[in-house]
Amino acid sequence: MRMSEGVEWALHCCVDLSILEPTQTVPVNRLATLYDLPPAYLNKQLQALGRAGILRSTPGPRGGFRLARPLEEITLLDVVVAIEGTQPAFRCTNIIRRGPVAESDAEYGHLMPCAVSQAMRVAELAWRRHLAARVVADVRAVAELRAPRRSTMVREWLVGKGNHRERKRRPCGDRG
Amino acid sequence: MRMSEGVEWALHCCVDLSILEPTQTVPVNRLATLYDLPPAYLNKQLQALGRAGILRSTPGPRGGFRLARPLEEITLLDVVVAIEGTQPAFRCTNIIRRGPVAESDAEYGHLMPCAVSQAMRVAELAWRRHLAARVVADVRAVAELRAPRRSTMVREWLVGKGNHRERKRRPCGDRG
DNA sequence: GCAATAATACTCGGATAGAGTCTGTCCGAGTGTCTGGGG
DNA sequence: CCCCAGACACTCGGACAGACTCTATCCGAGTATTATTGC
Repeated sequence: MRMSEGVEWALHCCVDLSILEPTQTVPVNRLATLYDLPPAYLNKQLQALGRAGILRSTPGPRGGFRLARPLEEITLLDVVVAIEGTQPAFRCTNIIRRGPVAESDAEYGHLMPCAVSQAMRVAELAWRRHLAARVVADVRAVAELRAPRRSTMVREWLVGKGNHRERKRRPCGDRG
Repeated sequence: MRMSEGVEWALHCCVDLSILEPTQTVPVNRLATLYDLPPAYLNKQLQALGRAGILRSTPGPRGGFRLARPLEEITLLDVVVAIEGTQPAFRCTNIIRRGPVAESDAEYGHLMPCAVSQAMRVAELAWRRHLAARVVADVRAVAELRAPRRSTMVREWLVGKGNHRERKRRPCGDRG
């Protein structure tokens, strides 16, 4: 059982986007460079976050991704569900309903899960409950306690490296 | 993220083996028939349980699998770990240590997990804690409350259908 | 009738293919920006 | 100088291959049973 790598990527990206102004967008290429990730694949993950209403994207030049709502309103579960989907890890295939001593529907209804399924689901629910109780802002707070200077460095790197075009903007006095 | 189907199979098989006498063995073929499962693949799963010390196997005729210890001493986590392995679902790939603003080792040591990894691991630990708090005997208790007659039916089916050979044993009076 | 022996059939156990999902990549649709020309 | 039109470059978005894990299967090693043979 392995969680998609995209969850880690998505969480870090959300934290970094929260450092900037709420209206500022960052193209996926910049985020990919920040973490040395394959840009197209990271784009795929951020698309999923967009579909889930966590990020909002704008096409065209000066476009990119930005948070759709404050970091305090994004739970870890929101991100996990956006990347992994809603299906639970443990999926009962109802083997108890098969074979020579199959549980008949008369004993109890179709929709009632078996004891095994119920126990596994309770444990998984505890996991999801923990994920839902933590917002990404908490993660950012811990991260800033760890490395206070990182926020500034990331912000400056994200906005500083030519987010507004410098292509044709020659240095002052170079205009001839 | 998807948990192996073998976990469901293994849990049901443990419950069923606990119905019989502790010394009685059941071949995998019988258990596979009981749930209409591929026998060789179920065998693979039960092998994993054997390696984990949950089941004990005996080869040869009259052989098969039996519980290695009472059902009260087998936690759900034991079974999950036996099938799925010990690695966590969320695996930090340390992307924060990469790229232009990578966290330097000087900030904090190599072994210290990042805030994202820590948060995810705490949630997963809660899940494992719940799994470790429930033993398979609890699951069996719930199952028997649900379908009280099933235990008897399963026991009779497991031991009754020629567990001792009837191949050459003709009916009484047929010998002459 | 009894014991020893060889054959037998049954069991697990690990090594070997196939399917599905996760990972990674590519190109196209859409949009804001920049350049050039005209009024 | 200001306005407009066209071309451009940049962005996301979904469609397309490759890698890895899960699923499923097969055959071999080992053992208790069973039939046979000799005493």
